[in-house]
Order: sequence, then C-alpha cells, then structure tokens
Amino acid sequence: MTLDPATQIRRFTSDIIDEARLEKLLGEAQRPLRVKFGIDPTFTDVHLGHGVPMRLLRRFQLLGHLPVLIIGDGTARLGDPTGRNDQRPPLSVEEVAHNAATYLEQIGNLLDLDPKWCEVRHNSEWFGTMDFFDALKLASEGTAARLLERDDFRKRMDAQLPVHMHEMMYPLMQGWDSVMVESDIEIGGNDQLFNLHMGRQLQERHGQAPQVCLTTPLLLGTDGRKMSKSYGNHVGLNATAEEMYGKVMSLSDEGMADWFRLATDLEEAECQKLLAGHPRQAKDRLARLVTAQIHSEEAAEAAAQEFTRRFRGGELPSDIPVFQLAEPSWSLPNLMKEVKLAQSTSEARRLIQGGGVKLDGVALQDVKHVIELTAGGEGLVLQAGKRRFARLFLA
RNA sequence: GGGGAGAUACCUAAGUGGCCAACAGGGAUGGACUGUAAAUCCAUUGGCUCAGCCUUCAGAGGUUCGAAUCCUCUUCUCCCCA
Repeated sequence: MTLDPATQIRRFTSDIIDEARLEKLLGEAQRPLRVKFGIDPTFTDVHLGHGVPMRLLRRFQLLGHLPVLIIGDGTARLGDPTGRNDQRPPLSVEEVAHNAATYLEQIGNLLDLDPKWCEVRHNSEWFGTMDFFDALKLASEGTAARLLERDDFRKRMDAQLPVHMHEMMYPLMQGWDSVMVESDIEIGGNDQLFNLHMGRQLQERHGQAPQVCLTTPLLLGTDGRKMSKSYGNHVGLNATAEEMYGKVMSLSDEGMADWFRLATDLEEAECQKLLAGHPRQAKDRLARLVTAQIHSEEAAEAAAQEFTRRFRGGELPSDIPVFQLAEPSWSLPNLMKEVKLAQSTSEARRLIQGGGVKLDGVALQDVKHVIELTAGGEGLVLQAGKRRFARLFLA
C-alpha cells in the first residue's frame, strides 16, 4: 500500500468533513491524533462490516496516532435510533459489560488493543455521574427541529411509529463523548454523519477545535443488502476459517469490488486485474485474503481446500458432528430432531418431502421411513440440505 | 384533558360471525440449474402420535351451535384538538 497517509485513509472513507483540517492535522503530526470511535455494546456478533472502521483505525494506529475507543455503556442504555424503524430494548448493566468484552475480543484481530497504542473509555464515566439538571443542560444544546429533520425519525413519524424523547438524546450524548475525550477525529459508519456532526457542534460550544469527521462506506452483505445478522448475510468475526471462506464465496459478484477495497489491503491495480478475470477466481482470492486476516494463511489455505473438496468435488465434509444414540430404531423425523437437523417434526417432514434429506447419499422421501442404527464401522451419515450433516452410531 | 384511528403469522398486509391454520407480496428454507454468484423455475413456510387432531389473529372476560371477525374491560401506538 502506498505511503501517503491521506490516500490510505481515503480508501476507507466516504465522507470527510473538513478535509483541509484533516490534511493539516496529518501534516503537522506534532503529536498523536486522538481518533475516536464509538462502540455500541448492544450486541455480541461483530461482523466484517463493523471491521471496516476498525481497519481505518488501524491505519491511523500504524501512522502513529491513538485510537480512542468509546464503549457506549451509558448510551447503550437507550440505543442509537439511527436507521432503526423501531425502538431498541433497554439492556442491563451485565449484558452491556459482557457485550463490550466480547466485542473487544473479536476486534483484537484487526486492531492492536495494547493500552500503549489504544485508549479505551466507557462513557458511563461521565454520563453515570450526571444528574437530571446536567442532562437538561445537555438537551438544551440541540434543537428538536434539527433532530426531527433526520431521515430515520422522519420516516418513523410518517409511518406513524413512535419516536421517544430519550431517543433524541442519543446524538447529543455521542457528541458529548467527543467533548469529554477531546477527539481530533471521529470515525463512524456513513449513516453516522448526523451524530458525528453533533460532536463538532458541542466541541465548538465548549471551546474545543471541532473534530474532523470521517465516515466509512457500508460493506454490504453477501447478498448485496446491508450486512446484518438478521438477514443472515453477514460474515462474523468469530466465524471459523471454513465458515468465513464459505460465506465470502457466496458473495454476489457485484459486491466483490467493494469487498476488495474495504475488507482487504490488496493494491488497487491488483484488485482491478482480479476483477477483470473469472469471478470465481477473484472470489477465491478474496475469500483467502479475508480469512487469512482474521485467522492465518494456513487456516485460509485449509479452508479453501476443504471448500473445493466439498462443493466442487461433492464430497462429504471432514468434520461431521458425531452422535452416539442409545436407541437402535428411529423414525426419520424424530431422528432428525434428535440430532438437531430439524427443529420440529413438521420441519423435518417438510425437508423430507422436499427431497432435502439424504442417508449415506441416498435421498429419502418417505416421512415414515425407519432407520436402524448399528454400532461399528463408519456409522450412517444423515444430511439435511446442502450443508448440515450428522454421523450416527448406536452407542 | 377531549375526540378519532389502530394492534393479524419473520416483515408488509388481506380478512370484519361459519368456506380461516387464515388471501397476496417480501423474506426464509428445500429442490432443479450453477461458479455455495446472479437470473429463472418448482415446492414448503404454527405444532403433533399428520388422509386426522391440537393451539394461534395485543391481553383478560363475555355473547353465540360457532368469533380474527360482535360486546366489555385492560395494555400499547398513531392522528386531531386543548
């Protein structure tokens, strides 16, 4: 990758507020810049989409600057309304602490969390000691009209959905974080622009230089929609190498260019070359790069081989979960429930009738089929759909 | 505080006394095709001891041979007025 800091940073940004100031800050470099990034500990499944700002933070870290991670244990109590069409459920203190720990653990592969190179703060530090009058004072720093202009609120109002007062406090709280940590730069997803701006506004009102705001582009999910666990199109940072490689391989062709840019460090020219070739080849390279980054070169290579063997060669996976069952004789639906290939008898029946169930490679379409288990040998391999397997033995 | 509207399965959304386990679309799952891409086509999408039965239409009661549909109360939301 090229050495010019601004170019490195631009690869991961869609909006830059006050580009001139960014250049100036980077140019002076008299001191490590404080680069703020807020983490909402409202969930535990961190995915590659969340990894994009991390990778940008890593760039800053490599350039000698200081990432300041804000664990929003105060803000999490209400939840960022950005992009939401409903209200978030409140979280308990324990949940928040657990989520934050899990989050940090997972991003450890992308960012150096050594206290020497990275500052981690909890915003309960300042919100926890605020009394009601302090909160009112903070509330007086923004206007309702400004907040209600926002798309997400606008849409909810139009759809006749509730917008609660406390949700409007969120941007102010995030902005206040910037004041408290005296950030020079704040990074956020590109839907965060409003919240980031609030930081500038509050900083100015409190005698600080307004932070530069950088937003990172959204890394789309494997199906081209916004990456989200609820769509099942995400690649979790805690996924195994195999899962990760496989997930990336299921990425739509259209999404590849963005993925090369946002999820790998591969040089621009090289990316273009790959994208011009066969999509499958390019995707394989992409999947290896992504996997290697979180796991290792070796793990990525192994995952690629296993993938090829399984899906191109049509062979069985090498790590089929083994079940030792006490009963020798099972009706097919019950057996599937027992080994978690189906959640209910009805689901099992659907799978069977749809032709998705195989025993040792042979499709079974009879719902009433009875399976007799045996003790020794290879056992029986039961398969549901393309990727769920169970190897069965009589205990 | 007053008046009006509304709450249906994962989501959107029909249904306004029996033909409703509940139209339609989306999503999801399975199958065909394939590069675990896209597009397309087919099937499925509450549960079960599955040609039958059981539990669902915000919650609790009630009317009726019979209710998601009618009545009462409760909870939540939206709109208008103050």
